[in-house]
Amino acid sequence: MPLDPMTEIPPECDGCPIRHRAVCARCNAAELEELDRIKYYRSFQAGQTVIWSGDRMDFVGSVVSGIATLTQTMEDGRTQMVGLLLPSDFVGRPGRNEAAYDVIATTDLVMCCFRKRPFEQVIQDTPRISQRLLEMTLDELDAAREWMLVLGRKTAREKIASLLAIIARRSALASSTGPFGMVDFDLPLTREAMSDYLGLTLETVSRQISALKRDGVIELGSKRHVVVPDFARLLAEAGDDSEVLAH
Amino acid sequence: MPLDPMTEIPPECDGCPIRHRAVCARCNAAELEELDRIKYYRSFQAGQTVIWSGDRMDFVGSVVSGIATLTQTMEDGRTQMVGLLLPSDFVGRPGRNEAAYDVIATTDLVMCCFRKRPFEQVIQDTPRISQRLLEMTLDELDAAREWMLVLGRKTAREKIASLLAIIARRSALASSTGPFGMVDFDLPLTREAMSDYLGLTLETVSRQISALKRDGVIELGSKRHVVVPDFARLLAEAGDDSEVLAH
DNA sequence: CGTAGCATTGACGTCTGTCAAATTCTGTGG
DNA sequence: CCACAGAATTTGACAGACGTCAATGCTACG
Repeated sequence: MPLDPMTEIPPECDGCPIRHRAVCARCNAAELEELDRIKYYRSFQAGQTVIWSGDRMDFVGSVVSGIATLTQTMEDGRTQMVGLLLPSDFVGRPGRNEAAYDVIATTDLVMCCFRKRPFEQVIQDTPRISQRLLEMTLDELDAAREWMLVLGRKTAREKIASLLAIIARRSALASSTGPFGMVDFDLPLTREAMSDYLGLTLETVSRQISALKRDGVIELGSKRHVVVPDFARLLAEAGDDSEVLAH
Repeated sequence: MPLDPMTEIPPECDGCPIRHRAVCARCNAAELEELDRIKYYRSFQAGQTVIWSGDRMDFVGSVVSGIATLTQTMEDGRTQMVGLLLPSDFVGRPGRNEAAYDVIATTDLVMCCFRKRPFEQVIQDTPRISQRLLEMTLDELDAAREWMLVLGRKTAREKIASLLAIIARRSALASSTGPFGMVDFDLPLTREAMSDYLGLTLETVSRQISALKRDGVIELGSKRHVVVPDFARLLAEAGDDSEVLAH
Protein backbone atom coordinates (compact mmCIF):
# COMPACT_ATOMS: atom_id res chain seq x y z
CA MET A 1 0.00 0.00 0.00
CA PRO A 2 1.46 3.38 -0.98
CA LEU A 3 1.83 6.27 1.36
CA ASP A 4 -1.35 8.11 2.17
CA PRO A 5 -1.88 10.09 -1.02
CA MET A 6 -3.06 13.01 1.10
CA THR A 7 0.57 13.66 1.88
CA GLU A 8 1.19 14.52 -1.75
CA ILE A 9 -1.32 17.28 -2.21
CA PRO A 10 -0.32 19.62 -5.04
CA PRO A 11 0.67 23.19 -4.28
CA GLU A 12 -1.53 26.22 -4.72
CA CYS A 13 -3.10 27.03 -8.10
CA ASP A 14 0.10 28.73 -9.28
CA GLY A 15 1.99 25.51 -9.66
CA CYS A 16 -1.04 23.29 -10.29
CA PRO A 17 -0.34 20.83 -13.10
CA ILE A 18 -3.77 21.35 -14.64
CA ARG A 19 -3.95 25.09 -14.12
CA HIS A 20 -4.23 25.84 -17.83
CA ARG A 21 -6.31 22.92 -19.00
CA ALA A 22 -9.02 22.46 -16.39
CA VAL A 23 -12.28 24.29 -15.86
CA CYS A 24 -10.31 27.12 -14.29
CA ALA A 25 -8.04 27.47 -17.32
CA ARG A 26 -9.09 30.95 -18.28
CA CYS A 27 -9.66 32.39 -14.85
CA ASN A 28 -7.93 35.56 -13.76
CA ALA A 29 -6.52 36.05 -10.29
CA ALA A 30 -9.78 37.30 -8.79
CA GLU A 31 -11.73 34.38 -10.20
CA LEU A 32 -9.18 31.90 -8.93
CA GLU A 33 -9.52 33.49 -5.54
CA GLU A 34 -13.25 32.95 -5.77
CA LEU A 35 -12.79 29.27 -6.60
CA ASP A 36 -10.14 28.89 -3.96
CA ARG A 37 -12.68 29.72 -1.29
CA ILE A 38 -14.87 26.76 -2.16
CA LYS A 39 -12.26 24.22 -3.09
CA TYR A 40 -10.56 21.38 -1.27
CA TYR A 41 -8.43 18.43 -2.29
CA ARG A 42 -9.36 14.79 -1.96
CA SER A 43 -7.20 11.77 -2.59
CA PHE A 44 -8.19 8.25 -3.45
CA GLN A 45 -6.24 5.05 -3.65
CA ALA A 46 -6.18 2.88 -6.73
CA GLY A 47 -9.32 0.81 -6.81
CA GLN A 48 -11.32 3.06 -4.52
CA THR A 49 -14.75 4.22 -5.56
CA VAL A 50 -15.04 7.98 -5.73
CA ILE A 51 -18.82 8.03 -6.10
CA TRP A 52 -21.51 5.43 -6.55
CA SER A 53 -24.16 5.95 -9.19
CA GLY A 54 -27.29 7.23 -7.49
CA ASP A 55 -25.41 8.71 -4.53
CA ARG A 56 -25.96 12.24 -3.48
CA MET A 57 -23.20 14.44 -4.91
CA ASP A 58 -22.24 17.45 -2.91
CA PHE A 59 -19.19 18.32 -4.92
CA VAL A 60 -17.93 18.59 -8.47
CA GLY A 61 -14.29 18.90 -9.39
CA SER A 62 -11.28 18.27 -11.57
CA VAL A 63 -8.92 15.33 -11.76
CA VAL A 64 -5.52 16.71 -10.78
CA SER A 65 -3.48 13.56 -11.13
CA GLY A 66 -4.19 9.91 -11.73
CA ILE A 67 -6.91 8.22 -13.74
CA ALA A 68 -10.52 7.45 -13.00
CA THR A 69 -13.27 5.73 -14.94
CA LEU A 70 -16.94 6.48 -15.42
CA THR A 71 -19.02 3.32 -15.68
CA GLN A 72 -22.62 2.25 -15.98
CA THR A 73 -23.91 -1.05 -14.70
CA MET A 74 -27.01 -3.08 -15.53
CA GLU A 75 -28.87 -5.06 -12.88
CA ASP A 76 -27.39 -8.32 -14.10
CA GLY A 77 -23.87 -6.98 -13.75
CA ARG A 78 -22.98 -6.11 -17.32
CA THR A 79 -20.93 -2.93 -17.23
CA GLN A 80 -19.90 -0.35 -19.77
CA MET A 81 -17.30 2.29 -19.24
CA VAL A 82 -18.62 5.58 -20.58
CA GLY A 83 -15.69 7.81 -19.87
CA LEU A 84 -12.03 7.82 -19.00
CA LEU A 85 -11.08 10.68 -16.72
CA LEU A 86 -7.58 12.03 -17.04
CA PRO A 87 -5.91 14.98 -15.36
CA SER A 88 -7.87 18.20 -16.02
CA ASP A 89 -11.11 16.36 -16.79
CA PHE A 90 -14.18 17.54 -14.96
CA VAL A 91 -16.35 15.32 -12.77
CA GLY A 92 -19.94 15.94 -11.88
CA ARG A 93 -22.77 17.93 -13.27
CA PRO A 94 -23.84 21.30 -11.98
CA GLY A 95 -27.56 21.31 -11.40
CA ARG A 96 -27.84 17.62 -10.66
CA ASN A 97 -27.98 16.14 -7.20
CA GLU A 98 -27.34 12.46 -7.80
CA ALA A 99 -24.41 10.89 -9.56
CA ALA A 100 -25.43 9.24 -12.81
CA TYR A 101 -22.42 6.92 -13.01
CA ASP A 102 -19.95 5.11 -10.85
CA VAL A 103 -16.64 6.94 -10.64
CA ILE A 104 -13.73 4.68 -9.79
CA ALA A 105 -10.08 5.51 -9.29
CA THR A 106 -7.99 3.11 -11.36
CA THR A 107 -4.74 4.61 -10.12
CA ASP A 108 -4.03 6.70 -7.07
CA LEU A 109 -5.99 9.84 -7.68
CA VAL A 110 -6.05 13.44 -6.53
CA MET A 111 -9.05 15.62 -7.16
CA CYS A 112 -9.61 19.32 -6.77
CA CYS A 113 -13.20 19.47 -5.51
CA PHE A 114 -15.61 22.37 -5.34
CA ARG A 115 -18.60 22.34 -3.05
CA LYS A 116 -21.46 21.95 -5.43
CA ARG A 117 -23.90 24.61 -4.31
CA PRO A 118 -21.35 27.43 -4.20
CA PHE A 119 -19.85 26.26 -7.48
CA GLU A 120 -23.24 26.54 -9.15
CA GLN A 121 -23.36 30.10 -7.96
CA VAL A 122 -19.89 30.78 -9.29
CA ILE A 123 -20.96 29.48 -12.68
CA GLN A 124 -23.87 31.89 -12.69
CA ASP A 125 -21.59 34.78 -11.90
CA THR A 126 -18.51 33.94 -13.92
CA PRO A 127 -19.01 33.59 -17.68
CA ARG A 128 -15.38 32.68 -18.22
CA ILE A 129 -15.88 29.57 -16.12
CA SER A 130 -19.21 28.52 -17.53
CA GLN A 131 -17.91 29.06 -21.05
CA ARG A 132 -14.87 26.95 -20.34
CA LEU A 133 -17.14 24.28 -18.93
CA LEU A 134 -19.26 24.43 -22.06
CA GLU A 135 -16.20 23.99 -24.21
CA MET A 136 -15.01 21.02 -22.17
CA THR A 137 -18.46 19.46 -22.26
CA LEU A 138 -18.60 19.80 -26.02
CA ASP A 139 -15.23 18.08 -26.25
CA GLU A 140 -16.51 15.25 -24.10
CA LEU A 141 -19.58 14.96 -26.25
CA ASP A 142 -17.39 14.64 -29.33
CA ALA A 143 -15.32 12.00 -27.61
CA ALA A 144 -18.44 10.10 -26.58
CA ARG A 145 -19.72 10.17 -30.15
CA GLU A 146 -16.43 9.04 -31.56
CA TRP A 147 -16.59 6.18 -29.11
CA MET A 148 -20.10 5.28 -30.25
CA LEU A 149 -18.63 4.51 -33.67
CA VAL A 150 -16.04 2.30 -32.02
CA LEU A 151 -18.63 0.43 -29.97
CA GLY A 152 -21.21 0.10 -32.69
CA ARG A 153 -19.21 -0.64 -35.80
CA LYS A 154 -15.66 -1.71 -35.19
CA THR A 155 -14.32 -5.26 -34.92
CA ALA A 156 -12.60 -6.47 -31.77
CA ARG A 157 -9.19 -5.95 -33.36
CA GLU A 158 -10.07 -2.42 -34.45
CA LYS A 159 -11.46 -1.65 -31.02
CA ILE A 160 -8.21 -2.62 -29.32
CA ALA A 161 -6.19 -0.64 -31.83
CA SER A 162 -8.47 2.36 -31.30
CA LEU A 163 -8.00 2.26 -27.55
CA LEU A 164 -4.24 1.89 -27.84
CA ALA A 165 -4.17 4.78 -30.29
CA ILE A 166 -6.08 7.03 -27.93
CA ILE A 167 -3.85 6.23 -25.00
CA ALA A 168 -0.73 6.52 -27.12
CA ARG A 169 -1.82 9.88 -28.44
CA ARG A 170 -2.44 11.19 -24.95
CA SER A 171 0.85 9.91 -23.68
CA ALA A 172 2.58 11.53 -26.61
CA LEU A 173 0.87 14.81 -25.82
CA ALA A 174 1.73 14.62 -22.15
CA SER A 175 5.38 13.83 -22.73
CA SER A 176 5.56 15.86 -25.95
CA THR A 177 7.16 13.06 -27.91
CA GLY A 178 7.65 13.48 -31.61
CA PRO A 179 4.29 13.23 -33.36
CA PHE A 180 5.15 10.17 -35.41
CA GLY A 181 6.87 6.86 -35.59
CA MET A 182 7.72 5.09 -32.37
CA VAL A 183 5.65 5.65 -29.25
CA ASP A 184 5.61 3.80 -25.96
CA PHE A 185 3.49 4.03 -22.84
CA ASP A 186 2.09 2.15 -19.87
CA LEU A 187 -1.45 0.87 -19.99
CA PRO A 188 -3.33 2.40 -17.09
CA LEU A 189 -6.08 -0.20 -17.41
CA THR A 190 -6.42 -3.89 -16.62
CA ARG A 191 -7.63 -6.19 -19.36
CA GLU A 192 -10.97 -6.23 -17.65
CA ALA A 193 -11.22 -2.44 -17.61
CA MET A 194 -10.29 -2.42 -21.28
CA SER A 195 -13.04 -4.91 -22.00
CA ASP A 196 -15.51 -2.71 -20.15
CA TYR A 197 -14.45 0.23 -22.23
CA LEU A 198 -14.62 -1.64 -25.51
CA GLY A 199 -17.78 -3.66 -25.02
CA LEU A 200 -15.86 -6.94 -25.24
CA THR A 201 -14.96 -9.75 -22.90
CA LEU A 202 -11.67 -9.83 -21.13
CA GLU A 203 -10.67 -12.95 -23.07
CA THR A 204 -11.28 -11.31 -26.43
CA VAL A 205 -9.20 -8.33 -25.35
CA SER A 206 -6.37 -10.61 -24.39
CA ARG A 207 -6.56 -12.57 -27.63
CA GLN A 208 -6.57 -9.48 -29.80
CA ILE A 209 -3.64 -7.96 -27.96
CA SER A 210 -1.76 -11.17 -28.54
CA ALA A 211 -2.71 -11.06 -32.20
CA LEU A 212 -1.52 -7.47 -32.60
CA LYS A 213 1.73 -8.48 -30.96
CA ARG A 214 2.09 -11.53 -33.21
CA ASP A 215 1.54 -9.31 -36.24
CA GLY A 216 4.14 -6.78 -35.13
CA VAL A 217 1.73 -3.89 -34.66
CA ILE A 218 2.77 -3.61 -31.03
CA GLU A 219 5.46 -5.00 -28.76
CA LEU A 220 4.98 -5.80 -25.10
CA GLY A 221 7.64 -5.20 -22.50
CA SER A 222 5.80 -6.19 -19.37
CA LYS A 223 2.11 -7.00 -19.65
CA ARG A 224 1.37 -3.35 -19.19
CA HIS A 225 4.07 -1.62 -21.15
CA VAL A 226 3.33 -1.15 -24.84
CA VAL A 227 5.71 -0.13 -27.60
CA VAL A 228 4.23 1.03 -30.90
CA PRO A 229 6.92 0.89 -33.57
CA ASP A 230 4.77 2.57 -36.22
CA PHE A 231 1.94 4.77 -35.08
CA ALA A 232 0.46 5.15 -38.56
CA ARG A 233 0.22 1.38 -38.78
CA LEU A 234 -1.69 1.32 -35.50
CA LEU A 235 -4.10 3.96 -36.79
CA ALA A 236 -4.67 1.93 -39.92
CA GLU A 237 -5.49 -1.10 -37.77
CA ALA A 238 -7.95 1.05 -35.87
CA GLY A 239 -9.74 1.80 -39.12
CA ASP A 240 -9.04 5.47 -38.59
CA ASP A 241 -6.70 6.42 -41.42
CA SER A 242 -5.62 9.94 -42.03
CA GLU A 243 -7.01 11.14 -38.75
CA VAL A 244 -3.50 11.99 -37.74
CA LEU A 245 -4.42 15.57 -37.09
CA ALA A 246 -7.47 14.78 -35.00
CA HIS A 247 -7.66 15.47 -31.33
CA MET B 1 -43.29 15.36 -53.42
CA PRO B 2 -44.83 17.58 -50.74
CA LEU B 3 -45.28 21.28 -51.08
CA ASP B 4 -42.19 23.35 -50.72
CA PRO B 5 -41.68 23.26 -46.96
CA MET B 6 -40.64 26.89 -47.11
CA THR B 7 -44.29 27.72 -47.43
CA GLU B 8 -44.88 26.38 -43.93
CA ILE B 9 -42.43 28.49 -42.00
CA PRO B 10 -43.44 28.86 -38.39
CA PRO B 11 -44.53 32.21 -37.11
CA GLU B 12 -42.43 34.58 -35.04
CA CYS B 13 -40.84 33.43 -31.78
CA ASP B 14 -44.06 34.07 -29.90
CA GLY B 15 -45.81 31.10 -31.37
CA CYS B 16 -42.72 29.04 -32.05
CA PRO B 17 -43.30 25.41 -31.09
CA ILE B 18 -39.87 25.11 -29.48
CA ARG B 19 -39.83 28.53 -27.84
CA HIS B 20 -39.54 27.12 -24.34
CA ARG B 21 -37.33 24.11 -24.97
CA ALA B 22 -34.64 25.26 -27.38
CA VAL B 23 -31.45 27.19 -26.78
CA CYS B 24 -33.54 30.35 -26.55
CA ALA B 25 -35.79 28.89 -23.86
CA ARG B 26 -34.85 31.28 -21.13
CA CYS B 27 -34.39 34.42 -23.16
CA ASN B 28 -36.26 37.58 -22.34
CA ALA B 29 -37.73 39.86 -24.97
CA ALA B 30 -34.54 41.82 -25.52
CA GLU B 31 -32.45 38.70 -25.95
CA LEU B 32 -34.94 37.23 -28.38
CA GLU B 33 -34.69 40.43 -30.33
CA GLU B 34 -30.95 40.00 -30.42
CA LEU B 35 -31.26 36.47 -31.75
CA ASP B 36 -33.92 37.51 -34.17
CA ARG B 37 -31.44 39.75 -35.94
CA ILE B 38 -29.14 36.89 -36.82
CA LYS B 39 -31.64 34.16 -37.46
CA TYR B 40 -33.26 32.74 -40.57
CA TYR B 41 -35.26 29.65 -41.36
CA ARG B 42 -34.23 26.85 -43.63
CA SER B 43 -36.25 23.90 -44.79
CA PHE B 44 -35.13 20.53 -46.03
CA GLN B 45 -36.99 17.68 -47.62
CA ALA B 46 -36.93 14.17 -46.24
CA GLY B 47 -33.70 12.52 -47.30
CA GLN B 48 -31.82 15.73 -47.95
CA THR B 49 -28.41 16.23 -46.41
CA VAL B 50 -28.26 19.29 -44.19
CA ILE B 51 -24.47 19.26 -43.81
CA TRP B 52 -21.68 16.95 -44.85
CA SER B 53 -19.02 16.04 -42.35
CA GLY B 54 -15.96 18.15 -43.02
CA ASP B 55 -17.93 20.92 -44.67
CA ARG B 56 -17.49 24.45 -43.59
CA MET B 57 -20.33 25.41 -41.24
CA ASP B 58 -21.41 28.96 -41.24
CA PHE B 59 -24.48 28.49 -39.12
CA VAL B 60 -25.70 26.73 -36.04
CA GLY B 61 -29.33 26.32 -35.12
CA SER B 62 -32.30 24.49 -33.69
CA VAL B 63 -34.55 21.88 -35.16
CA VAL B 64 -38.00 23.45 -35.25
CA SER B 65 -39.93 20.57 -36.72
CA GLY B 66 -39.09 17.20 -38.23
CA ILE B 67 -36.30 14.79 -37.45
CA ALA B 68 -32.66 14.70 -38.45
CA THR B 69 -29.82 12.29 -37.75
CA LEU B 70 -26.18 12.78 -36.91
CA THR B 71 -23.99 10.07 -38.42
CA GLN B 72 -20.35 9.15 -38.73
CA THR B 73 -18.97 7.13 -41.62
CA MET B 74 -15.78 5.10 -42.00
CA GLU B 75 -13.88 4.95 -45.28
CA ASP B 76 -15.23 1.52 -46.08
CA GLY B 77 -18.79 2.70 -45.67
CA ARG B 78 -19.67 1.45 -42.22
CA THR B 79 -21.84 4.06 -40.57
CA GLN B 80 -22.94 4.76 -37.03
CA MET B 81 -25.64 7.17 -36.04
CA VAL B 82 -24.41 9.22 -33.09
CA GLY B 83 -27.42 11.39 -32.49
CA LEU B 84 -31.08 11.74 -33.23
CA LEU B 85 -32.16 15.34 -33.57
CA LEU B 86 -35.71 16.16 -32.57
CA PRO B 87 -37.49 19.49 -32.38
CA SER B 88 -35.65 21.87 -30.03
CA ASP B 89 -32.34 20.03 -30.38
CA PHE B 90 -29.33 22.15 -31.22
CA VAL B 91 -27.12 21.57 -34.26
CA GLY B 92 -23.55 22.69 -34.63
CA ARG B 93 -20.78 23.69 -32.34
CA PRO B 94 -19.86 27.26 -31.56
CA GLY B 95 -16.15 27.73 -31.98
CA ARG B 96 -15.73 25.07 -34.63
CA ASN B 97 -15.59 25.74 -38.32
CA GLU B 98 -16.09 22.31 -39.86
CA ALA B 99 -18.95 19.93 -39.29
CA ALA B 100 -17.84 16.80 -37.48
CA TYR B 101 -20.76 14.66 -38.63
CA ASP B 102 -23.19 14.27 -41.46
CA VAL B 103 -26.55 15.77 -40.64
CA ILE B 104 -29.40 14.27 -42.64
CA ALA B 105 -33.09 15.09 -42.61
CA THR B 106 -35.07 11.88 -42.23
CA THR B 107 -38.37 13.69 -42.47
CA ASP B 108 -39.20 17.10 -43.86
CA LEU B 109 -37.33 19.45 -41.61
CA VAL B 110 -37.42 23.08 -40.59
CA MET B 111 -34.48 24.64 -38.83
CA CYS B 112 -34.08 27.97 -37.12
CA CYS B 113 -30.51 28.92 -38.04
CA PHE B 114 -28.20 31.52 -36.58
CA ARG B 115 -25.23 32.86 -38.49
CA LYS B 116 -22.32 31.33 -36.67
CA ARG B 117 -20.01 34.24 -36.11
CA PRO B 118 -22.64 36.56 -34.68
CA PHE B 119 -24.07 33.72 -32.60
CA GLU B 120 -20.69 33.16 -31.02
CA GLN B 121 -20.70 36.80 -30.06
CA VAL B 122 -24.19 36.50 -28.59
CA ILE B 123 -23.03 33.58 -26.49
CA GLN B 124 -20.22 35.69 -25.12
CA ASP B 125 -22.61 38.44 -24.20
CA THR B 126 -25.62 36.52 -23.02
CA PRO B 127 -25.06 34.18 -20.08
CA ARG B 128 -28.64 32.99 -20.16
CA ILE B 129 -28.06 31.59 -23.62
CA SER B 130 -24.67 30.04 -22.99
CA GLN B 131 -25.93 28.51 -19.77
CA ARG B 132 -28.92 27.04 -21.54
CA LEU B 133 -26.58 25.67 -24.18
CA LEU B 134 -24.41 24.14 -21.46
CA GLU B 135 -27.44 22.48 -19.94
CA MET B 136 -28.54 21.08 -23.30
CA THR B 137 -25.04 19.86 -24.05
CA LEU B 138 -24.87 18.08 -20.70
CA ASP B 139 -28.18 16.40 -21.51
CA GLU B 140 -26.83 15.28 -24.84
CA LEU B 141 -23.72 13.95 -23.18
CA ASP B 142 -25.86 11.92 -20.81
CA ALA B 143 -27.86 10.59 -23.72
CA ALA B 144 -24.68 9.68 -25.60
CA ARG B 145 -23.36 7.82 -22.57
CA GLU B 146 -26.60 5.98 -22.06
CA TRP B 147 -26.37 4.96 -25.67
CA MET B 148 -22.81 3.71 -25.18
CA LEU B 149 -24.22 1.13 -22.76
CA VAL B 150 -26.76 0.10 -25.38
CA LEU B 151 -24.13 -0.22 -28.10
CA GLY B 152 -21.52 -1.93 -25.99
CA ARG B 153 -23.45 -4.32 -23.82
CA LYS B 154 -26.96 -4.99 -24.96
CA THR B 155 -28.17 -7.84 -27.15
CA ALA B 156 -29.89 -7.17 -30.46
CA ARG B 157 -33.29 -7.75 -28.88
CA GLU B 158 -32.51 -5.38 -26.01
CA LYS B 159 -31.20 -2.79 -28.44
CA ILE B 160 -34.43 -2.77 -30.40
CA ALA B 161 -36.49 -2.60 -27.22
CA SER B 162 -34.32 0.28 -26.00
CA LEU B 163 -34.84 2.24 -29.18
CA LEU B 164 -38.57 1.65 -29.17
CA ALA B 165 -38.72 2.69 -25.53
CA ILE B 166 -36.92 5.95 -26.26
CA ILE B 167 -39.16 6.82 -29.15
CA ALA B 168 -42.26 5.76 -27.24
CA ARG B 169 -41.27 7.89 -24.28
CA ARG B 170 -40.73 10.93 -26.46
CA SER B 171 -43.99 10.44 -28.27
CA ALA B 172 -45.74 10.10 -24.95
CA LEU B 173 -44.17 13.34 -23.78
CA ALA B 174 -45.06 15.16 -26.95
CA SER B 175 -48.67 14.03 -26.92
CA SER B 176 -48.85 13.96 -23.13
CA THR B 177 -50.35 10.52 -23.01
CA GLY B 178 -50.74 8.83 -19.66
CA PRO B 179 -47.36 7.74 -18.37
CA PHE B 180 -48.12 4.04 -18.34
CA GLY B 181 -49.69 1.10 -20.02
CA MET B 182 -50.57 1.38 -23.69
CA VAL B 183 -48.56 3.63 -25.99
CA ASP B 184 -48.52 3.90 -29.74
CA PHE B 185 -46.47 5.89 -32.20
CA ASP B 186 -45.04 6.04 -35.70
CA LEU B 187 -41.46 5.04 -36.29
CA PRO B 188 -39.67 7.98 -37.85
CA LEU B 189 -36.83 5.74 -39.03
CA THR B 190 -36.38 3.12 -41.70
CA ARG B 191 -35.05 -0.27 -40.68
CA GLU B 192 -31.73 0.77 -42.11
CA ALA B 193 -31.60 3.95 -40.05
CA MET B 194 -32.48 1.90 -36.99
CA SER B 195 -29.64 -0.47 -37.75
CA ASP B 196 -27.26 2.47 -38.06
CA TYR B 197 -28.40 3.72 -34.71
CA LEU B 198 -28.12 0.36 -33.00
CA GLY B 199 -24.91 -0.94 -34.51
CA LEU B 200 -26.72 -3.84 -36.16
CA THR B 201 -27.57 -4.93 -39.66
CA LEU B 202 -30.89 -4.15 -41.21
CA GLU B 203 -31.74 -7.86 -41.31
CA THR B 204 -31.13 -8.30 -37.61
CA VAL B 205 -33.32 -5.31 -36.86
CA SER B 206 -36.11 -6.79 -38.94
CA ARG B 207 -35.79 -10.20 -37.32
CA GLN B 208 -35.84 -8.83 -33.79
CA ILE B 209 -38.85 -6.65 -34.49
CA SER B 210 -40.62 -9.72 -35.81
CA ALA B 211 -39.61 -11.61 -32.68
CA LEU B 212 -40.92 -8.87 -30.37
CA LYS B 213 -44.17 -8.93 -32.32
CA ARG B 214 -44.39 -12.72 -32.14
CA ASP B 215 -43.85 -12.52 -28.37
CA GLY B 216 -46.56 -9.91 -27.92
CA VAL B 217 -44.26 -7.15 -26.71
CA ILE B 218 -45.36 -4.94 -29.58
CA GLU B 219 -48.03 -4.95 -32.26
CA LEU B 220 -47.58 -3.59 -35.75
CA GLY B 221 -50.28 -1.73 -37.59
CA SER B 222 -48.45 -0.81 -40.74
CA LYS B 223 -44.73 -1.48 -40.92
CA ARG B 224 -44.13 1.85 -39.31
CA HIS B 225 -46.87 2.10 -36.73
CA VAL B 226 -46.10 0.47 -33.40
CA VAL B 227 -48.46 -0.27 -30.54
CA VAL B 228 -46.96 -1.06 -27.16
CA PRO B 229 -49.60 -2.76 -25.02
CA ASP B 230 -47.49 -2.73 -21.88
CA PHE B 231 -44.76 -0.16 -21.59
CA ALA B 232 -43.24 -1.71 -18.46
CA ARG B 233 -42.86 -4.97 -20.36
CA LEU B 234 -41.00 -3.13 -23.11
CA LEU B 235 -38.68 -1.57 -20.58
CA ALA B 236 -37.99 -4.96 -19.07
CA GLU B 237 -37.11 -6.28 -22.54
CA ALA B 238 -34.74 -3.34 -22.91
CA GLY B 239 -32.93 -4.46 -19.79
CA ASP B 240 -33.79 -1.14 -18.21
CA ASP B 241 -36.12 -1.98 -15.35
CA SER B 242 -37.29 0.59 -12.90
CA GLU B 243 -36.03 3.45 -14.97
CA VAL B 244 -39.58 4.56 -15.36
CA LEU B 245 -38.82 7.96 -13.97
CA ALA B 246 -35.75 8.56 -16.09
CA HIS B 247 -35.55 11.22 -18.75
C1' DC C 1 7.72 -20.82 -1.21
C1' DG C 2 2.84 -20.29 -1.54
C1' DT C 3 -1.14 -17.63 -2.46
C1' DA C 4 -3.96 -14.24 -4.95
C1' DG C 5 -4.85 -11.50 -8.73
C1' DC C 6 -4.13 -10.74 -13.50
C1' DA C 7 -3.41 -12.58 -17.99
C1' DT C 8 -3.13 -16.09 -21.67
C1' DT C 9 -4.77 -19.91 -24.26
C1' DG C 10 -7.93 -23.61 -25.81
C1' DA C 11 -12.36 -25.88 -27.06
C1' DC C 12 -16.75 -25.12 -28.17
C1' DG C 13 -21.34 -22.81 -28.74
C1' DT C 14 -24.23 -19.10 -30.28
C1' DC C 15 -25.52 -14.64 -31.72
C1' DT C 16 -25.27 -11.76 -35.34
C1' DG C 17 -23.60 -10.85 -40.07
C1' DT C 18 -23.65 -12.17 -45.02
C1' DC C 19 -25.74 -13.48 -49.14
C1' DA C 20 -29.87 -14.39 -51.51
C1' DA C 21 -34.71 -14.60 -52.50
C1' DA C 22 -39.48 -13.65 -51.64
C1' DT C 23 -42.99 -10.41 -50.05
C1' DT C 24 -45.17 -6.09 -48.95
C1' DC C 25 -45.58 -1.23 -49.45
C1' DT C 26 -45.66 3.30 -52.04
C1' DG C 27 -46.11 6.18 -55.54
C1' DT C 28 -46.66 6.82 -60.54
C1' DG C 29 -48.70 6.40 -64.93
C1' DG C 30 -52.01 4.39 -67.87
C1' DC D 1 -59.17 2.10 -60.47
C1' DC D 2 -55.61 -0.96 -61.74
C1' DA D 3 -50.94 -2.22 -63.21
C1' DC D 4 -46.33 -1.65 -62.50
C1' DA D 5 -41.65 -0.30 -60.80
C1' DG D 6 -38.72 0.57 -57.13
C1' DA D 7 -38.00 0.76 -52.42
C1' DA D 8 -38.54 -1.14 -47.97
C1' DT D 9 -39.10 -5.13 -45.39
C1' DT D 10 -39.19 -9.93 -44.24
C1' DT D 11 -37.44 -14.49 -44.23
C1' DG D 12 -34.16 -18.34 -44.97
C1' DA D 13 -29.64 -20.79 -45.12
C1' DC D 14 -25.21 -20.56 -43.81
C1' DA D 15 -20.73 -18.78 -41.92
C1' DG D 16 -17.80 -16.40 -38.86
C1' DA D 17 -16.69 -13.48 -34.94
C1' DC D 18 -17.03 -13.19 -30.37
C1' DG D 19 -18.65 -15.06 -25.88
C1' DT D 20 -18.55 -18.82 -22.45
C1' DC D 21 -16.43 -22.11 -19.69
C1' DA D 22 -12.28 -24.02 -18.14
C1' DA D 23 -7.44 -24.82 -17.53
C1' DT D 24 -2.84 -22.97 -17.31
C1' DG D 25 0.77 -19.43 -16.76
C1' DC D 26 2.75 -15.29 -14.92
C1' DT D 27 3.95 -11.72 -11.35
C1' DA D 28 3.98 -9.71 -7.02
C1' DC D 29 3.76 -9.83 -2.40
C1' DG D 30 3.66 -11.75 2.14
